[in-house]
Amino acid sequence: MVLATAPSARPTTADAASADPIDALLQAHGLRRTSAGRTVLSWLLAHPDTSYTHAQLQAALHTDSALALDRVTLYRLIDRLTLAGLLLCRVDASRVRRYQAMPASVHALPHFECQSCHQDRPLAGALKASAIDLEKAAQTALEALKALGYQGMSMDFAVRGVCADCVTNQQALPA
Amino acid sequence: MVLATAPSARPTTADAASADPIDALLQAHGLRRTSAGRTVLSWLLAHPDTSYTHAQLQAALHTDSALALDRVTLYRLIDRLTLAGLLLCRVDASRVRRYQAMPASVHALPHFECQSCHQDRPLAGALKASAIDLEKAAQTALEALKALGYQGMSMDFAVRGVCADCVTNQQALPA
DNA sequence: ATTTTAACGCAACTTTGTTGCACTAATGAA
DNA sequence: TTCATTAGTGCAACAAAGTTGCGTTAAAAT
Repeated sequence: MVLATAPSARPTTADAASADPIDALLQAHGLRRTSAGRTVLSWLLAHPDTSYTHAQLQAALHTDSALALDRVTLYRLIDRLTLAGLLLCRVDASRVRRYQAMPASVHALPHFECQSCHQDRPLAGALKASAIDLEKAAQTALEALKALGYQGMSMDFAVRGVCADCVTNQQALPA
Repeated sequence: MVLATAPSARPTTADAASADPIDALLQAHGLRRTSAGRTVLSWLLAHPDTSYTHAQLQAALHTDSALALDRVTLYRLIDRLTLAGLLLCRVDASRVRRYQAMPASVHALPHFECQSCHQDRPLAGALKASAIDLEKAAQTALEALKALGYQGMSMDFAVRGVCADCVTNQQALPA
């Protein structure tokens, strides 16, 4: 789980930063190469395609990297990384923010959010087919936005409603 | 702005509820026909295709309908209406819930959420075209879900990233 | 080596939403 | 109509997620 961050020689000169890809990323986006920044970014890059709550991230960093970051510091660090386009942030069905390393290839990943139990499940099976068409169509939109100067783009397709389970549990009432 | 809710005779018998469409809706979904419920539902139905924060809704009801609802009561009322499939809820880019009357026709309404300024703008112009394809593709998914017993469905297509304005403001730093 | 300023940590605060409990009023039955 | 039942209301206290201010530490620039 722990990503080795080349703990050997830590260069102080600016140009030598390109030795470590993490440092290079931070520097390229105008961020300082602090141990907190390095650890958070490398940890998220080591766990791609999964998004983490602020609290989850704080706990994971503490366990995996023995990094006990202050709550506020982590909030601000995450903000900086997100603003720089290094992280992707989305708000889940329970209205908490989830962060992940910005994926290289952007895809829509359709999911269903239940308005009752607030579960968030990926659309599977027969729905995958329409998802592919959907993504294809959306790529056009993305290209247009990039041309306008937008950065760090990601797509998200959500279907909201009440899932079958909740419907049956609810409709037991007006019997 | 104020929707007249037929303040004349308020029937106490169950069958007479169908006189008022609002009352009929409430009753059909197993909810009691209280003044709060009537006012909130009719107000939201009178303002379709727009979503309101809890706070906005509370303020609007107070101003327009002279209804001073308790904060908690409104939360619970909204929950009930949403669970019944009468309201649609989505979490906006600033992680606050927004409610609106459940639209009759379900469409995707693509929008862009900026991760920096948290503005949420509809995708317009050339992007409308891809939106149409997108919606077409997604209808298949919706039908499948309905067949599985899902209720009160709505689609949402979001593109996230940093908008052109925020990109330029941000990139002024590492000058 | 020294200065500058981004980044960090602590404490206090705000916003958004929830839980418990007593009370009121809509509903259905007598 | 009257009465019992229970959904719905209101108040108070609580909780989670996030923000602001400010003094301190440590990268980066000089």
